[in-house]
Amino acid sequence: MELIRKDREAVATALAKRLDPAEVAGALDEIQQLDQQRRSLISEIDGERQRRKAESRAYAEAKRAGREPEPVAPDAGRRQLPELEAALDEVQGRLRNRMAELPNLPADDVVSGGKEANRVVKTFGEPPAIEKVRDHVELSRMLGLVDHERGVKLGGSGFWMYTGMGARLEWALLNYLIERNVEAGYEFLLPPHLLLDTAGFAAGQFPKFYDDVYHLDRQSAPRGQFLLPTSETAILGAYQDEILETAKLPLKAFAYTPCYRREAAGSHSDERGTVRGHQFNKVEIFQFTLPEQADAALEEMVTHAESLVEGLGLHYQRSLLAAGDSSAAMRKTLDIEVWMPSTGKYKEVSSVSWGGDYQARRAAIRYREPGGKQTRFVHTLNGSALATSRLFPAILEQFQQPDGSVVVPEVLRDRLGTDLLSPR
RNA sequence: GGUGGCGUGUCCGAGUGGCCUAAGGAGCACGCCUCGAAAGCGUGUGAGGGUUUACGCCCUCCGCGGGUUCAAAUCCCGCCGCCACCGCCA
Repeated sequence: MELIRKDREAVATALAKRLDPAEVAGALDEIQQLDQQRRSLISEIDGERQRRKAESRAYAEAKRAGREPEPVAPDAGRRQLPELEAALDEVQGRLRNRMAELPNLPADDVVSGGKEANRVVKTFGEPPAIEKVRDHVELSRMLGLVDHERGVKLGGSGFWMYTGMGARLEWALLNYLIERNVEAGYEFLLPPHLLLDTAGFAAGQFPKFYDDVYHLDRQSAPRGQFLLPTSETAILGAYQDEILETAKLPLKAFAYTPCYRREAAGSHSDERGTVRGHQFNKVEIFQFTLPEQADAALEEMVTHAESLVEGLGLHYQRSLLAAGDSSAAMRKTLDIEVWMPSTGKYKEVSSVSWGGDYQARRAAIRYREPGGKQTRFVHTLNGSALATSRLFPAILEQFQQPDGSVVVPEVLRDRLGTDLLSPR
């Protein structure tokens, strides 16, 4: 808000990377007008309250002195107070809603435009040479790793069940990721999977993505709870309304949870198998930092996430997302995309973002200015490290052999007890 | 889920309608004292918001939300949380 008051131009320009300029101007006008109203109402209310307190005190003193106090007559100003307060509530509510609808400001080096404007900024490894490419769905079937039929039988379309060595591969991947994140200095959290709506709002996922997550009905959850779409929501929500100790920043945490999403069930050829579903496993890293630490933290997180992919020996690329293709809550997003031989495309296994103070404002997560007593909002950064439902098919496809067997990445061999998955 | 007790500042803890503009203590910070430290003494010590060039002034917050009253930490109602016991349960 202060930013809009002080430098409306900059806000408008940055937002125009995401929204239509006319729309931005309209929204900002309305916000500034509401802000004006809010402040004048507050002044009025404060003045009235002050008067009222003085009257009460005079009454008390008179009584103490033994005099019969003059009754305080309800006058016009006094009667107005409840009305003013109601008006203020109304204005503040509207202001909050308008503000909540604004997306975050894209960073300076983020360009406008959609997916087509994304830029590949780094590549690791080479696409493996494979003579006759089998896709991961076929490989999974041959190796008995994923049972889609029974998954659907259990959960409906959009669900699968890992079986046998597939379950062990998935679990081995998760353990590999967990260990590496711990080594990188992140604290391991296992949060609830069911969160209150307030947590969804703080993360900036509500109100916009309200319909993309699973909500419990009011009968069983009167307070409003939903299944988390990513553990980012939980990590952020965990620190809601807190003032973090400045000395402990950057605060690094990670969590493993399944992610539950009501994705439009696309049966595109490049989203088959475990690539897109209503439930998938993801390990999420998160940092709360001082504003000046955020740049370095973003780079550290991307590099760390990449090292996880490299550790598995997978070929990938890093992309800087354009404003239109990145989440509205984020200022800058870098994707790590892994090579899928069957489609000849790269598929996101990690999305690392800098949120600025957008989420921290909503969640009221602050730190104390060193030396000063002023509190300021922290910056938040989050990133997948990593999504196993995407790694899994990439491993199968990139490491497949002519006979349909799959070479197990070295770091997983001990965990799986084998260096080769063979057709049964 | 049931019954009972409890929820006050960074922490402990007093406060049952009006000098509560929240006692007292601990912790922390700064200062004095000291060769240095401890002890002692003094001062300060939360959040959000409004207003102001600034010093400052003002408003709100005693788990949360309503109500009663000229006046609420204090009385009433609802909710949430914690503790204990009971029930149920991996």
